[in-house]
Parts: sequence; structure tokens; C-alpha cells
Amino acid sequence: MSRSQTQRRKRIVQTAAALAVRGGVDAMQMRSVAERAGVALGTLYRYFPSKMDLVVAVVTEELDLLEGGIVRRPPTADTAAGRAVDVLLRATLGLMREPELADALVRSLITAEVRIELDTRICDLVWRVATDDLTNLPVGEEVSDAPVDRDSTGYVLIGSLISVWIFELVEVLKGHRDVDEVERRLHITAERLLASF
Amino acid sequence: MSRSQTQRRKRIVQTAAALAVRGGVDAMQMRSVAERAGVALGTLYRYFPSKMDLVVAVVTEELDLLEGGIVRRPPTADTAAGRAVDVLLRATLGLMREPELADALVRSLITAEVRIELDTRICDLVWRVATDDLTNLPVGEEVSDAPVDRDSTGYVLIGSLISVWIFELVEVLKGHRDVDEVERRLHITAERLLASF
DNA sequence: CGGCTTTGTAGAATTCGTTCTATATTCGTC
DNA sequence: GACGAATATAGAACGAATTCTACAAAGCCG
Repeated sequence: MSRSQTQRRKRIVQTAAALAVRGGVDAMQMRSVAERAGVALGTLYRYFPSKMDLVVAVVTEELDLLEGGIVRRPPTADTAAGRAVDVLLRATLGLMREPELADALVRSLITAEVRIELDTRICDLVWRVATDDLTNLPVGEEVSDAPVDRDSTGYVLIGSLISVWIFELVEVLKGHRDVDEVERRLHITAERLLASF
Repeated sequence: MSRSQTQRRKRIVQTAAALAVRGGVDAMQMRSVAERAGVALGTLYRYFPSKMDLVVAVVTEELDLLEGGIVRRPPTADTAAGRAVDVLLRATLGLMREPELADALVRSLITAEVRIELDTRICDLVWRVATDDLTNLPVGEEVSDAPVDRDSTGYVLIGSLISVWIFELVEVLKGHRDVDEVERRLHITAERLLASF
């Protein structure tokens, strides 16, 4: 991909993110994005074959920031459950600063076909936090050096915890739950799920 | 609501369900539903202000059937975890018979504002199964006689298990997971979550 | 009965994702 | 430096949810 293409792509994603921050996914209309990014609608669709792809791209950037924050200040609790909850809670608070984007994240995690790029990434992050293996986590790069056994019982349990977290996130976004309650529930759940870590 | 209105409503939901079974939510177009149910588009929108409301109505009926099946043949495993997994697995298999509707169910659980009508109902059902309290479960009626403490630790844990189940369902629907794998994962998770039951 | 509100009908209009068409531009290659 | 393929552009067109408008039918109530 050429320089100008990378530029264009970045410009599109940034424009989309800006629109999504106010107004959410609905405000992020393909026409507006194309217009404000200074590309033709057809071009936008060349880069992102569907709106969902664009949403995923936006959300992936958001996730980069989150990951960066975690790596900068790793959680210090002395149990795996404590550290995992810490990470998830920080993620929750971070996402709540842009509820519209958070909504997009959640929705894309569930709807999009792109599970390998988001779901797995979150799982791997929490896995590393839980197992206290945060030393070799690159910042902007692929996170794929340590051989994580994604079928192990432990990884399944982390996956379950992530599922629970995402649902709590959904409830918060719907306004049915506050963050304190989420913390309580994540604690209760994580203590059981990660007791053997 | 008058007799003819109840009739109309039922006719709409049945038509919608029929369309959804083949072709899924996409095939369940508001115009088609209105046309085949013999009502005007405006009328359809009077009964169901958005497509999502219609989907939820369809899915709620589906849930009735599921609940009925569970009550007819309650699970017999001798641990709470075993019984819970049994129910969820049966639900999974049942839903897999109409993948398009299952998809609608999952999506509505997450997207729709109607959490109280579906999520809670599933939780209550599993709660009763887990605590072996299936005697007083009416069939087509409200399930609200026994005072379930929805803030108790136990209920939170059931909720977490449901979250995990829904995610597994999503994965199955995406074709990323088979039912055996779901069973394995639910077992692993439920054993931890419900150990203290 | 006669009027009034509610409910229903028919169908046009709007919105937004997505696709299509026709034309222009860019870029690697000879 | 010119040719051809890939890429961009402008904008029309399409499909489906949703909304709007104008009118008809059904109920209710005095």
C-alpha cells in the first residue's frame, strides 16, 4: 500500500472517529465520512467495504490506546482475579469517556465477523495480565510472540470473564448499571473463574 | 386491547416468524410482513414501532417454547452446574434448529432496550434449575411468584453464566465454534461459577 | 343519531447503506 | 514519455427501514 493510500486510510478513520465520538455510529454516516475526509463515496467503499469494517477500524484504534495505557501502568494487585478486574475496570472507565465509541466496540465485537482482531486481542491482554506476563508486550506491534495456548482451560476461563465483562459493558451503556455495580459483579465472577490461577 | 387487535397482533407476529425462519431477519421485511399479514405498513408500525420490537416479539414466543420444553423435562444432573449446563445446551440445540431466529434472539438481547423481558427471564429459568426449584414454574404465564433476590451473589453468578452462554451462542452462529466445544466451555465455566451452589 | 377520537389504510416521501456508471487520475513499466 | 491497469471521483440509482400525509372505518359517548 502506497504512502498516499496509507494517508488516505488514516484520514478516513480519523474523520470517522471524530464523527462517531459525537453522535455515535448513527452520526458516522458513510456520506459524511467521505465528504469530510475529502474522498469520494466509492473510494471510501474501496477502503472499507462496509460500514462495519470502518467501525471496526475506528474501534481498533481505540483498543490500541487502551492497551497502551495498560502496558504503561500494569495492574499491581496480587491475585490474578484482582489484576484482571483492574484491567477490565480501567477499560470500562476509559470506554465510558466515549460512550458512543464504546457502544460501537461492543456492537462490533458481537456482530462483526472480525472476532480474531478484537476479541482475541482483549483475551490475550487479560491473559497476560492475569498470568503476570506483561514484560514482552510490544506497544504498536503485533502481540504474537509468546505462544498462548488458546484451548487451555485457563484461556477458556479468561474468555468467559471477557464475555461477562462485555455484557456488563452493555448494561452500563444502556444505563441499567453503574460502574460500581459492574466492579462488584466482576469481582464476584473473577474470584470464582480465576481462583486456580 | 380489543379482540380484533389481539388477533391482528398475533397474525403479524406469526407472519413475521414465518418469514424469519427462512431467510432470517433480513427476509423479515416490514413491507412483506405488513402485506402478508394483511395490514397496512402504518398499522404494522403502530403495533411495533420499530423492526426490533417485532423481532423481540417473535423471539419471545420462541423463548416460550424453550421454557415449556425445560419444564416438561427438567434436567436431572445432580450438581447445579450440571443442570445449568444441561439447560443451556438444550437451549442451544433448540435454537440451532432455527439459526436465523437464534441470531435474532442474540442480537435483540444485546441491542434491544427490552432486557427485562428476555435476559431476566432466562436468568430466572436457569436460577430455578440450578437451585432445583422447578416445581412452581407456570407454563404460559408470568414467572414471578417466588421472590428471587436478583442482587444475591448466586444470582450474579447465574447472570455471568448466561453472559458466557450468549457469547458461545454468538460464536456458534458465526460458525466459529461447534456445539461440543460450547459444551466443554460451559462445563469448565459453570463448574467454577456454580461450585458453591 | 351525530360528532369525536382512535385506529386503520394507501401510498408517497425521506434517509442512509450500498451499488453502479462513466469519467478522470495516478503509477508502474517498457 | 507513453500505455494500460489500478485507483479515484462525481453523482445517479437502488433497497429497505422509517416517517408523513390524507383519507376512511370503527368505536364510543353525549
